[in-house]
Amino acid sequence: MRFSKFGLTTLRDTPAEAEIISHKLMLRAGLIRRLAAGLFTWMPLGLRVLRRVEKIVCEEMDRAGALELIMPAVQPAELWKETGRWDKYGNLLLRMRDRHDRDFCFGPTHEEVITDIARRELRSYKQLPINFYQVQTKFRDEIRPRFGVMRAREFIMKDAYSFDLDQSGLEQSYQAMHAAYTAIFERLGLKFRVVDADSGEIGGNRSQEFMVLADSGEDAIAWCDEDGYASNVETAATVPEDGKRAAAKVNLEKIETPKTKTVETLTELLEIGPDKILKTLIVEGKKGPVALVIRGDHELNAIKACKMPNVTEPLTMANPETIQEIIGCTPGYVGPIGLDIPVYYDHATKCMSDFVCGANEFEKHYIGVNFGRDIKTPTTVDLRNVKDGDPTPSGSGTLKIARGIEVGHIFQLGQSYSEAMRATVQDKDGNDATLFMGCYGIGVTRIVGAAIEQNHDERGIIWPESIAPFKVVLIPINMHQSETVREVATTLYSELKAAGLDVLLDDRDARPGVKFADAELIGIPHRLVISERGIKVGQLEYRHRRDEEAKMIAYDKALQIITPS
RNA sequence: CGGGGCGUGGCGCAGCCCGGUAGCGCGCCUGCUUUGGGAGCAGGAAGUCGGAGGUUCGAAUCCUCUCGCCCCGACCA
Repeated sequence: MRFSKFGLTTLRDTPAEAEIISHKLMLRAGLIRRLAAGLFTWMPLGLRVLRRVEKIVCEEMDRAGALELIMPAVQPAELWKETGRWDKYGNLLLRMRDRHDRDFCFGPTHEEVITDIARRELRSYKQLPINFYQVQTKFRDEIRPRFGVMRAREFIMKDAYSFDLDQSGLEQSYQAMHAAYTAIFERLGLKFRVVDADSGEIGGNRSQEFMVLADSGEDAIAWCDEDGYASNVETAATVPEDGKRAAAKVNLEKIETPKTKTVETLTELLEIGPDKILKTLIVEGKKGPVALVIRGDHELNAIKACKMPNVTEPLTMANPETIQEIIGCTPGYVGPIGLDIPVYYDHATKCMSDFVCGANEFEKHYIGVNFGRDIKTPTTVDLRNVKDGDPTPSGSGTLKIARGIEVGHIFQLGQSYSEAMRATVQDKDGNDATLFMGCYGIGVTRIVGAAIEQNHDERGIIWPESIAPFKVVLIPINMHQSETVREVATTLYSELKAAGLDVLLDDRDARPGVKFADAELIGIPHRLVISERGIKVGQLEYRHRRDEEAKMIAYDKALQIITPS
């Protein structure tokens, strides 16, 4: 491709709309342009990357025996009503009506459609196992689209659905997808981890996420190299403390604590650590508010909290008016002593002694609180997020915390959809057997953003070779003045193309600095500079995007340095 | 949805408080010079000041409403 024919405009200034680095670079490098919130056009340069990602994904899916198809993006409401998700999915579902006033939605996912296909097409266990996949545009009306293509409303997803006769078949299909996904992310050249995950909205049993490691990631993951444990922090279990509680040393006392409604201000006022404070959070419950009690230095885990009986899903903090009404104080001064609502204690509170908690009175706290003496010794549950240094569930290792971008998610759905939609086949004995389903997603567009988050420097993008829009960029110096440079550059361009490489020839009548800056911004892995002074000695200048320095190479070495054997 | 902020040539911004000729940098077009790290000079094109209504002799500026976008909190590929 000749740069002058490629219609690429790069931006020197970052548009104000972008926050994270990948979004900024994608706009500046001309990969995408925004149309509306969460809607993007993939420009020619960006599309090249997207296609490379898709190709790798499809190749590995095919290799794993999955069958590609394409389902409609628009789906009738009836299917969604069959599974109950027409109501459950909420505002994330973009609904629409056709001219006959029939309800439809723009598909955010395709379990219903594929299950409909399965119940029509699959009749015998002999057709199993089978796995269908598609690469398709989805729409989820996100509450807050942000970070460019990382959380767009319209996005491209590869979704696959497996059907098996029984659980053990499902497990095999699931493992096959696990292996395929691992191969995909390795080929993409990304640093990633597979973690245990919450199955969330889609439902089902086992589920794992493929996380690209990046500081800007929206998810926190906990892992341990010693015992191989890895989980999304959302689902990482804490280990109940077995340590003994220290004996009470001081008496219970109610003290004035003006303007200390946070753990932080309380630690300053009392000059104690946050681990000596009991934090009591009031959330909405099915039969009135519920109290969740954790240590002051810990964070509540919403998913775990929702699993408590009575607690409403999604987790909603009680509003201050409710707290005032039920407890008689404002948030920040709530404590478990004398509290007349259901209370759940986190495991870590069990070993606390001589601690501080709210007194259920405005600007008052108790100090010197002890279980057994001042409050009943609680039974404890898992309520908090794990943190760096916590023991792993096996007890043999220590957790580390990192941030990740969820680019893939695999689920064992089991029979929930097939039961709701009566998707069965006949088994060996001629009986109807409800299918076991798995579903497997990859955020194709998101991968492009994630790859940039993980591979960039102050000058721009540094594409992994496997997804770079061009393998090599040719920069002729003063091509428009020098006949020699022009000839060498065009010849080299033809030769590299003939060798099957994707090559970008920067034939613009621009100063070298402009060309260098653009080549670095758009992140082409290999750069060759053609100049008069190099030609005189039969050499080219070569530099990899990751190299510090350029080096001179013989003209005929160009091809082999770019495609190492 | 709640809270905060922003809408002024393609991009980044100033001007608004205190109403009176719409401005700067980058980019774009033409010409000349220049040519190994985002060139110089000269000339030029391009803006319903997000939209509607109002106040006023006069509104980018003040008031009301509205739309859009971004950021912070509960979802997910």
